[in-house]
Amino acid sequence: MAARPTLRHERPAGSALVRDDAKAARIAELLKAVAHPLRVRIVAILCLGDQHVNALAERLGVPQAIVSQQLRILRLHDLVAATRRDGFAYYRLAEPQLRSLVSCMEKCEGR
Amino acid sequence: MAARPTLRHERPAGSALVRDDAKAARIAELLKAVAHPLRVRIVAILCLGDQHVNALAERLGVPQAIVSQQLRILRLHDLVAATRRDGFAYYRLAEPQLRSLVSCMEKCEGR
DNA sequence: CCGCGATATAGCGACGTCGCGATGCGGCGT
DNA sequence: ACGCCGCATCGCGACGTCGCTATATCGCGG
Repeated sequence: MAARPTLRHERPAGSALVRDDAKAARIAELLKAVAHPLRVRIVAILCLGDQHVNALAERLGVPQAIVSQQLRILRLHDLVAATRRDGFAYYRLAEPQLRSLVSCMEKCEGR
Repeated sequence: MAARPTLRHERPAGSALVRDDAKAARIAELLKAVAHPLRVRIVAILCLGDQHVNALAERLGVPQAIVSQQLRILRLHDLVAATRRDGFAYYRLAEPQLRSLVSCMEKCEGR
């Protein structure tokens, strides 16, 4: 039963989110954690591969402390995780759902 | 052509969000506007069809004032719009991208 | 042992959203 | 004319995040 390849129609089926308020809460938390311009970009970058803090800060053009703070928020929600190596803190995505979300956002075209 | 069924691979292609901070900001705003358990559910419901305030309040099991306030927030971000008819205020989705977001969230399985 | 690069955190004031209760307001039926 | 219904808004205190600066931590080479 696995693979029904996502029928074009895709009955909204509707109500997973409607009835299950627990799921809605989880989703909302996920969204809230990413809902910040910097965090969106950070997640998008990490989507392409691990990076250490300074690299992120430089690439984003913002001071290191800011990046670190946003990373903390992402960390608190278990969306990213850090690994120390060579004196650098390499961050990586820890929540697979983020990838689908990002790819959804990438497409979602900006008018 | 329509249907390239979303190749499993789906190169994130990457950098639309990474370089374009304006787009990141727009996305972030969109996410922030929905990032609340109640608003997630409201949007999910409206995705299935228009509804008036009381119907939403009852279906969600929360007082009307709360629903109205959340609707106001969604309205301020132009995510929903209201139409008065028969003395009721029927709300509908005003931002097409919400549909993709919702269907993304619906699938996005809850662990 | 000391300094330095790489990160993390504390403190600040400002702001927006949260839930809630109460109140404002417009339209319709009697 | 009046009151009720459907909806919106206000005011409250509480809380979290915002950007920013300054400081704390940690590991390593000299």
